[in-house]
Amino acid sequence: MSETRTRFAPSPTGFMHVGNLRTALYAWLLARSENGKFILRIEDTDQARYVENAVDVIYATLKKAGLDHDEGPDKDGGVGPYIQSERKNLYRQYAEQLVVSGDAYYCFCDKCESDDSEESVHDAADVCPCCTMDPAAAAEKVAAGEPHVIRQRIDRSGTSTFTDAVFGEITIENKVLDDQILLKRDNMPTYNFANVVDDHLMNITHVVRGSEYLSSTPKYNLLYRAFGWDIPTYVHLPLIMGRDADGNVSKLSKRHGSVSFENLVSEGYLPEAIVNYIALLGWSPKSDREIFTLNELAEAFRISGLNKSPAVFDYAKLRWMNSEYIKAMPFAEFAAAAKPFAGISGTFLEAQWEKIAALLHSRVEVLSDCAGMIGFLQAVPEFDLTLFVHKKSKSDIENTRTDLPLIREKLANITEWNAENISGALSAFAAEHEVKAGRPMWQARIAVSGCAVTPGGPGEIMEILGKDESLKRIDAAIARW
RNA sequence: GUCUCCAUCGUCUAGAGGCCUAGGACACCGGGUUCUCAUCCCGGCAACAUGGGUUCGAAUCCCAUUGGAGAUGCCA
Repeated sequence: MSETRTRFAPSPTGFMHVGNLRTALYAWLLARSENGKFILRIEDTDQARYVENAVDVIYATLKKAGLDHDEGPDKDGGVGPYIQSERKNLYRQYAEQLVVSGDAYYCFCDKCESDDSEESVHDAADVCPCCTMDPAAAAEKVAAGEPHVIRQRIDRSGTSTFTDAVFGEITIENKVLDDQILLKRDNMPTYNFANVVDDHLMNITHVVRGSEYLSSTPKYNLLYRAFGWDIPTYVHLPLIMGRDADGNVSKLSKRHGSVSFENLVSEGYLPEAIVNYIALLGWSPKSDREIFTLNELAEAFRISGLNKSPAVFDYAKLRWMNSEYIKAMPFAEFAAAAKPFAGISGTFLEAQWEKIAALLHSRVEVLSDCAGMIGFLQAVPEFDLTLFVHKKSKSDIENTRTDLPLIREKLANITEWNAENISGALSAFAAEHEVKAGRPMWQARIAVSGCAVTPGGPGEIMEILGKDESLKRIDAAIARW
């Protein structure tokens, strides 16, 4: 029984799509759940899409997500290099081996000849004319330096069947297969070819990838067979979808919202919450449990829990899960994580951050909510006097006009300015005037905040604002009558 | 167009012939607690796409239809 080896093979495009991250996660979980190895391989065969520092983004993302790899460009396991562009010569060598065996051929056609309709592609007549070229003549052209690609020669008769660990047995007719390009004009391999070669050379036992590769899998198998290699276990994953404006769904992409790990994190989603959420998109622990640490996921992970149908990415549920993680954070940790999102650095509020954070902790779902919730602390927004009207606490514009100066008086007499005493003063006012405590509470809170909804009540808010500022705000409100 | 795959509440899902008057979670709607809001607690709404089979019995098996998605790149 050989050791389970899975790999994550991202392209360095500069950002990590959550669908991609989920693929990495499942590959990692599979390896960890079976005490195997998780390998990182960089697929940079498309030179046109090369992005500076993109590999760093990959490292950073995996690290933040907690997906540690056992082998990779920075961790040699003996089957490297782990960056495809550094393996360039290897692919040529293997491709030429297939040319010799007759399983591939040189093609000298111009790039992109059939740009017309989509229908001719699988026509039997659509085979490349180069496939019948005399091998010796073709080799001569290659030797002469003529631009060319190497194509896989596919026998279009019969059917191909393979088994996927998630989708089961799949059979297709070979006539729908095309002579795909293995080696590009620039001497780089295509994804389709490099994958087969590398997965074999790196002893990958389980190929975990999105189901968009399901229909090209037979072509990979033909390649494995031509080389005489064992076919790995395929684990195709259901796609992650986004909701389109027209109500339909399609592969999750930028138009659906933030889809990269970095964006989500910068918006205030916690890496742990993102990982937890995407783990449940297409996989189920078969129980009612939803909150898992990474290690708990690895423990619970089974291929049999993988789903076949596409899953729609639901930002609302991610939000909820993020809020669960935030609430579960130790307070000090939350305060530290939320501070950059509060927008108070350099203001008088910075010194009050601990108190502010305490109010925010149970109310923030995504860290970026912070700034909006406490904006009123910096400056009272323009507000209409009708805000003083509140049925439940029996507050209205008229009684506020008479109450506010008296409330101010009461507050001004407080010697030790803290939430408890402020609330106490307001309650005392209510008792003296035989009204519900809610009335002065509402009146005072609106006067100092200008907001119908605030995190925390008048006592907490005024404590943070300080006595001077609080009284100043009440004076400003009084002046409006 | 062709090929492949998929199909349980709006969303993520449990369910692998009787345990299902279909369970959980998010969202939504009520109620309670609370100095507004949030937290917390309680409750509610809401689904087996359709039609045929198979079977004593089907959400679960088979077929068809419909719907959706993916593939069909010298992208990955």
